[in-house]
Amino acid sequence: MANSKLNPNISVDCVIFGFDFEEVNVLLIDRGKNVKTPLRYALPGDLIYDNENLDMAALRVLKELTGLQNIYLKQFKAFGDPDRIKKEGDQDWLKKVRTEPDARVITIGYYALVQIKNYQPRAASFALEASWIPLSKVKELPFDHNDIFDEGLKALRQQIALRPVGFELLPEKFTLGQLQLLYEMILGKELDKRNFRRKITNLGILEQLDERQTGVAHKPARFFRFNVKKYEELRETGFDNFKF
Amino acid sequence: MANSKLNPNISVDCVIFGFDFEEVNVLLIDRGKNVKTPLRYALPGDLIYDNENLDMAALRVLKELTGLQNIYLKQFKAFGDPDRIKKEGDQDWLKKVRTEPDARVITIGYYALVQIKNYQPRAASFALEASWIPLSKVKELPFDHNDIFDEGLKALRQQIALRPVGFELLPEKFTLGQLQLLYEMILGKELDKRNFRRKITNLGILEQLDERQTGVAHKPARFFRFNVKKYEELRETGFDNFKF
DNA sequence: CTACTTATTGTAGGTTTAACACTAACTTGG
DNA sequence: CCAAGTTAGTGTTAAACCTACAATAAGTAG
Repeated sequence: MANSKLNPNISVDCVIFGFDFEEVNVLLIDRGKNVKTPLRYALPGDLIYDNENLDMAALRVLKELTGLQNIYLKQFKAFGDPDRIKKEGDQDWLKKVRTEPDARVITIGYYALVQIKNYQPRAASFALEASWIPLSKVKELPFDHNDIFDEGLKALRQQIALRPVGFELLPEKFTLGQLQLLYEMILGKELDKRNFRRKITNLGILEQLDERQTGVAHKPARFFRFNVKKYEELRETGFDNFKF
Repeated sequence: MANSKLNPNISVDCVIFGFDFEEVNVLLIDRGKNVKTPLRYALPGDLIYDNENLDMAALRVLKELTGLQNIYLKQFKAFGDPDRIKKEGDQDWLKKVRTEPDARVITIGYYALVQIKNYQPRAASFALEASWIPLSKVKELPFDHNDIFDEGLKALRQQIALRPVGFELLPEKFTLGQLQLLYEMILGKELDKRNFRRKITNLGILEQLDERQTGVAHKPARFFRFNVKKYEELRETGFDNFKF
């Protein structure tokens, strides 16, 4: 980022959710073996540049870590505890990577949704690797990343009741079963199949295709795709309620 | 704030809504006559100290400007356009009040609700006065304060559908008509009286008192008060929907 | 060809919603 | 004192929506 410098006081952190038809995962970066074990993995995030806005910074960090662009990325909360980066282990690490390791840092949390299969890991500056961790297996994280993760998940669950979510997490053609599974994974509970189908189709954002699944050991399901125009409309305006 | 300094890069801005049974107002500070006219009034906000968290900073700024404490104060969004403080008039002003007027500043937006009658203006460092401006009369504001104001109002309107709002805006005893008026002012539209009463009483946060209005030129209304315990419960958990 | 798996569809009962109008009780002003 | 004006207070109906629930269809695997 030419002609600009990192602002030592402001960062963004991304809670990137990925779906693989098995589980919902969150993307954590591996900061290397010399960071002591439980705190080796962290949410991807970094300081912002002085000439980029917050959304751009989040997109940049995400791009640096995942190569992904043009995805659903939403600011959900700012975190500003003065002690959020003061734990001993965290300080050790900051001394290695930051020019001003003691500076007060507030961070802006963003969440994003991506398809795991489209994701190609690419090592960023201080990340040796990025890995998908199932939501249920997320353990202790450095800084206040557990807070940020919890709040990001909460925000996602709230959003899903107000706006359509899923475009980014599903392939272009998908079945209603897959869409329902996604909702169940995000919400962490089972949904009634008939009620789910009625509600989701009534939104008018799905287009039924003539095509069907092949090679599955059961009745093949129809494929659907999102009507991008209506999907984006609803994303703007939201709907009253899509509660289960 | 002893042992600490202002962080030149991080501020909070408060969108404080006040109700007086006539209109919903927003609290703006007057920065004085030598700030050119349309941009003389601004949202109350200031840089944070390095040893306070964001919520504390917002409370402090609010207290400095209004004397109010323990009120419903909610973070709603971070604003981080790199040019948000770069307009010419804004720069002139910053040069007077900031030690680092050119520093990149992001701001965290909070909104709050207060009763106008409880508010005693008290001049803060750079505010000569604070005044209540009806929502409909808010004109051009400095920096990105119009954005912040719009987003704050949007956040309030969204919240009102999910959580009980009004405790802070109404006297201890109030009538259902007053409560409805408040909702109408915030939502900017008229509501059906019978439907409103049914829904709001079904929430179980209201207690009917034996007392009635006196001295009004019409059938005197019963007074109600909030059941503080249930009110706080619902504020935590929210309700599914309270939509009109 | 049997067992297994997931897809697909409708209904009935309860709840919530929106729309809608009249009488009650007070003050004010003539 | 009474007429006009004002807000308080109340119930019903039809439509929409929600929940709970089960049987048949169409493929693969063995």
